[in-house]
Amino acid sequence: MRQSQLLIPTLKENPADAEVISHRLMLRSGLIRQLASGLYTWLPMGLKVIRRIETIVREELERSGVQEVLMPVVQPAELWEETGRWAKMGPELCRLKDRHDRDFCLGPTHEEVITDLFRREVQSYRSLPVNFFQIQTKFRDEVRPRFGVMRAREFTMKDAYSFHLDQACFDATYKEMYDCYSRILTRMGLDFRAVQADSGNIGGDNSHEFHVLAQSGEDTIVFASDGDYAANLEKATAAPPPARSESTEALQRLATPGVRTIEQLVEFTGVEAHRCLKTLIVAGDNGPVALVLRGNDTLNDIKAGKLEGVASPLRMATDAEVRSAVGCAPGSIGPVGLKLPTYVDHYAASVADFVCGANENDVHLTGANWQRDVPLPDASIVDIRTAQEGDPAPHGQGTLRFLRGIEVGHIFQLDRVYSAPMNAAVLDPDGNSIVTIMGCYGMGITRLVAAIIEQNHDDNGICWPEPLSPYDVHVVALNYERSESVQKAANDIEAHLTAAGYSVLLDDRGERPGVKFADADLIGLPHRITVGERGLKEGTVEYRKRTDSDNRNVPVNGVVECLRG
RNA sequence: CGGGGCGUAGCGCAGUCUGGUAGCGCACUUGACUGGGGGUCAAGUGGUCGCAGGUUCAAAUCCUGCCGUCCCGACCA
Repeated sequence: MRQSQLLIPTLKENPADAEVISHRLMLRSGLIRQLASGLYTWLPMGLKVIRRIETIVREELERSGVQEVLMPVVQPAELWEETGRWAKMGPELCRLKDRHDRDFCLGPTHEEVITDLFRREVQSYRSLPVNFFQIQTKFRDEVRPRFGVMRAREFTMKDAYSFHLDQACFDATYKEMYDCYSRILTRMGLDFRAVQADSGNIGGDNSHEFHVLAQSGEDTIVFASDGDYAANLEKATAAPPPARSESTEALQRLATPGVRTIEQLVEFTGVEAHRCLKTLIVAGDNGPVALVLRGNDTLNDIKAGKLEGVASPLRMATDAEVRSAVGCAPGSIGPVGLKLPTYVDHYAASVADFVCGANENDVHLTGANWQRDVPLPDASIVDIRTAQEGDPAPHGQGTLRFLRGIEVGHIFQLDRVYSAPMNAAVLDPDGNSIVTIMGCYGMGITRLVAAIIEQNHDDNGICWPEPLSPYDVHVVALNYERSESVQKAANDIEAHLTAAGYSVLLDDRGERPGVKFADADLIGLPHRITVGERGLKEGTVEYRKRTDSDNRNVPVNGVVECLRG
């Protein structure tokens, strides 16, 4: 392809609106242009990358026995009403009406549509298991689109859905998909981690996210220093704390005027934060609920939101609610004598002789102890703290370490959440109607483009991994327009490379060499062949890998061999 | 949705405080020179100053409202 004929609008300067490196480079190298917040046009080079990603994804999914379909973007409200999501989904579900005033939405996901397809077309256990995928546009009216295509409102997703008669069958497919995702990301040359994840409001223990490691990642992922434990921070848990030691202090009241925060309490009492317990009041299904944590811990609201009786999503009680429920202001609350349903974090439960609020303004208790001063039923001990770096890892696997990651894939068990209300059932061998178990497997195609760039760039631009590059080879012809020898040599090389199966971008523009080199680095094709009169006199051209810093002279007719070697 | 920025030529910005001819760099067009890491000179093209209303002899500039967009906190591929 002639570069002079391609729309590759490179930018010399960083666009003011782009913050993260991948977003900047995608704009600067002419991969995308923004249309509106969270909406992007993919230019020729960007689309090439998407196509190559899709090819890898397709090949591996088909290898895993998943069959491709394509469902509509626009979906009728009736299906969403069947599962209750028409009412449950907030404004992120973009709703619209057709000319007959019927309700539709832009699909943010396709569980309803695929389940509807399945129940209409599949009736026998003999057809199971079955797994469908599509690569298709999704629309989610995100609260805050950001970082370019990393979190866009309209984006391309590969989503797959499987149907099973029983759990064992599902487990096998889940494992297959886990391996499939690992193969896909490995083929792309990405440094990634599969981590245990929170499964959102779906439930079920089977849930893994696939994260591409990058500083700009929106998620914190936690892994064990000496083992294979890895989880999203939302889900991560530390090893249980050591058993509580014996109480040694007597319970005492302590006037603490003006002390509201743990920091102030530590300052005032001289007791370390991990022995000062904080009590948070959150909204519950039947009135407020108290949550007790160590002073040096922070609440994990995902974990807390799942507790029985606690409102989900989690909401902190207002000052007024706290006053009427506890009788004092936030800052002086404590578990002793508290007349509210109470959950105690397992680390807080392991503390003896602790300091806490006395449920009376400006008063705290010291030397407080579980069981002696306040009951601690086993059922109230839960894990609601956010794991900290350095915590002991579960199963004795060393300590917990943190990394940042970009979530590019998520696989999980849907169980019968959709199949039951929509009655996606088949007949088993005995003629019984069995509601199927479903699995769901997502991968963000357009987000992958950004993630790949986050991991493959340098100060000068993108460094495309070979399997994903928009073109394989960049032939940079210097003085192409005016030098017949350069023109002929460049054209010949392009022809030879093409015949050998390489895709070629030939820079035939009338730009000066400096401009061409700068653009070549920015665009970042993995291989660059520089054709100039200087070398041609010696019968050579120059080869340079994008990630190398030096050129290598190769004979004009030895370019294909050079790339193969 | 709460907090904070920003909207002036395709891109990056100055001008706004203190109202008075709409500017700079890059890009783009033409010509000349140049020709291996974003070159030089010359001449050009391109702007309802986000939108609407108001104040004023006069508004990019002051006032009001709205819109767009980005960043920081609750959702998700």
